[in-house]
Amino acid sequence: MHKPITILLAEDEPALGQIIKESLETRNFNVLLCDNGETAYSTYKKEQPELLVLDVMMPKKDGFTLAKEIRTEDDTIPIIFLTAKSQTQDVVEGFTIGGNDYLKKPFSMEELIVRIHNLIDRTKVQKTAETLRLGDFTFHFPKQTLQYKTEAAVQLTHREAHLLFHLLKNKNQVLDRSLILNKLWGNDDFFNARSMDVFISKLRKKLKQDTTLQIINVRGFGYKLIC
Amino acid sequence: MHKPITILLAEDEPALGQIIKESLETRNFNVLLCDNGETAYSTYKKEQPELLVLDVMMPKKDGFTLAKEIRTEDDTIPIIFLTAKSQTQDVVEGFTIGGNDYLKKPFSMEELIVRIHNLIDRTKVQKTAETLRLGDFTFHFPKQTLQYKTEAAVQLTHREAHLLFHLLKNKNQVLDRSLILNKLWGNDDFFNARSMDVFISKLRKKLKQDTTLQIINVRGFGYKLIC
DNA sequence: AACGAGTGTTAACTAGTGTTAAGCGATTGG
DNA sequence: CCAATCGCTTAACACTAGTTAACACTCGTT
Repeated sequence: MHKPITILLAEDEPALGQIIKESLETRNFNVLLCDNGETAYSTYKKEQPELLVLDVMMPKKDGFTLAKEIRTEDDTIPIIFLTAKSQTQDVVEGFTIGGNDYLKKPFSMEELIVRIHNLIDRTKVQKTAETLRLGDFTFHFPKQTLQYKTEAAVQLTHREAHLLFHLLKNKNQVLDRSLILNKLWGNDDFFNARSMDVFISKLRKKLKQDTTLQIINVRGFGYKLIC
Repeated sequence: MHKPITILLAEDEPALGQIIKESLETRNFNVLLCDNGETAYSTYKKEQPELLVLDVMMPKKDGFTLAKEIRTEDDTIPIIFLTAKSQTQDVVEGFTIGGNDYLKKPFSMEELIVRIHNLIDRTKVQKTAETLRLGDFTFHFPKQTLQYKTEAAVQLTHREAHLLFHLLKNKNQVLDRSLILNKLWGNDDFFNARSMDVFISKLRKKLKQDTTLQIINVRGFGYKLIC
C-alpha cells in the first residue's frame, strides 16, 4: 500500500465540493477542500499537495490566476481545471499546456479519477528524469547535455543520451546488451549490436575527462558503468 | 482596494446618462459620458476604457456601428448595449456574441451593475488564461505575440504561433513530427516537412534570448521543447 | 489594375546523426 | 599458444535536419 496522495481541491459550491472530496477519499486520496482562490493559495503553501483540482470560476481569486501564482513556485505540479460550459473551448485548451488538464462540468467522478491518475503517472516519469550527477559530470537527460565541472555543457545526441541514461540507471551493475538493444533499437540483431558498439565508444570518449568513470565490458553479457 | 475601472458610457439622453454615470461612480467606477457615437469613438481612442456601455440609438453614429469600429482595434473589450424596447429580439441577440451583453430599457441600476461585474470577471479570467509563460517569455497565442521580459512584444506569424503553441502544450515531451504536420499542414508529405523545418529554425532564433529554452530534435520522431 | 508588405513554400546547400563496413585488438577455451 | 569469437575504433556512407535565400501567393492600399 502506497502512502496517500494529497490533493488540493478548490471549489466554491459547497455541495459539489463535498461530493468530490468524499469520492476521492474513498479512492484513498487525501483531500484538502477550499471554497475560494485565496484560502486555496495559503493551503497550498502550508500543505504542499501533489496535485491541484481547481474550479475556474471562484470568488476572490479565479482558478487560472491561482494556477499562475502557484506555477511561479512550482512549474511541474499537475493541475486539473473544472470549467463551466460557458468557458470557450480554446481559452481552456490554451491552458492545458504542461501538466495541465481540464474537465467540463458536469463530469462523472470516474472521469476525474482517470485524469488524476494520468497526470500523476506522467509527472512521476518526469521526475526520475531530471539532472543526474555522474562523477565530475552533470548529466541532464531531458536536455541531452553533459557538463564537465563548470565548463560549457556538451550537447549529446538522442542515442547517446538514452544509452548513458540506462547505464547510469544501472550504475555499478552489469547492464545486459540485448536489454538495451531491445529497448533503444527495438531488436538485438547483429547490425544494431555493431551500432551500439559505436555509441559505447563515443560515450567513453566523452566521459574520459573524469578518469574515475569507466564503462567496462563484460564479455558476452553487456556493460557496467563504474562510478 | 483595486484601482477604479474606467467605463465609457455613450447615451444621448442627458438625464438618463447623468443618472447612470452617478450611480456607477458611487460604485467606484470611473465613468466617461458621451452623448453621441462620434465623440464616444474619439474618447475611446484617447482614454482606452476597460468596458463600454453603449446606447444603440444615438445621433451621428449608432451603438452597433461604433462597436464594429472599436472591435477592429480590440476584439476582446466587453460591451453592454442599451436597447429600446422597439429593437427586435434577434437583431440584438446577434450582437451579444464575444464579450457583449445587452440590456433592455428601462432597466434597474442593479441589473446593469451585475452585468458589468460579470463581464469584467469573464474577461479577466480570459486574459490570464490566454497569456502563456515560457521561460522569460510571455506568449500570447490569440494575439500571436511573444514578449521577452518587459521588452516590446514581437509579432509572430500564424504558422509560428501555432507551432509554438503545440510545442508548448507538449513541453518536455517529444512532439511527433507527423502529428504536427497533419494538424497544421493537413498532411505530412516531404515538402511540408521541409517547410516545418524552416519554422522550427525561425522559432529557435526568436527564442534564443532565453538560453534555458531549447527546441531539441529527436531524430526520426519529432521535437521536444525544453523549459 | 498595379504596387508593396507580409507570409509561407520551394530550393539549394550545409551540418549533424546514426548505420554499416572494415581492420585491428582483446579474451577465452581448447 | 592458437584459433575463434567478441569487442573496439575509425571512417565512409546514407539519411535526416538546419539554414538561408529566392520565389510565389495573398491581401490590403492606392
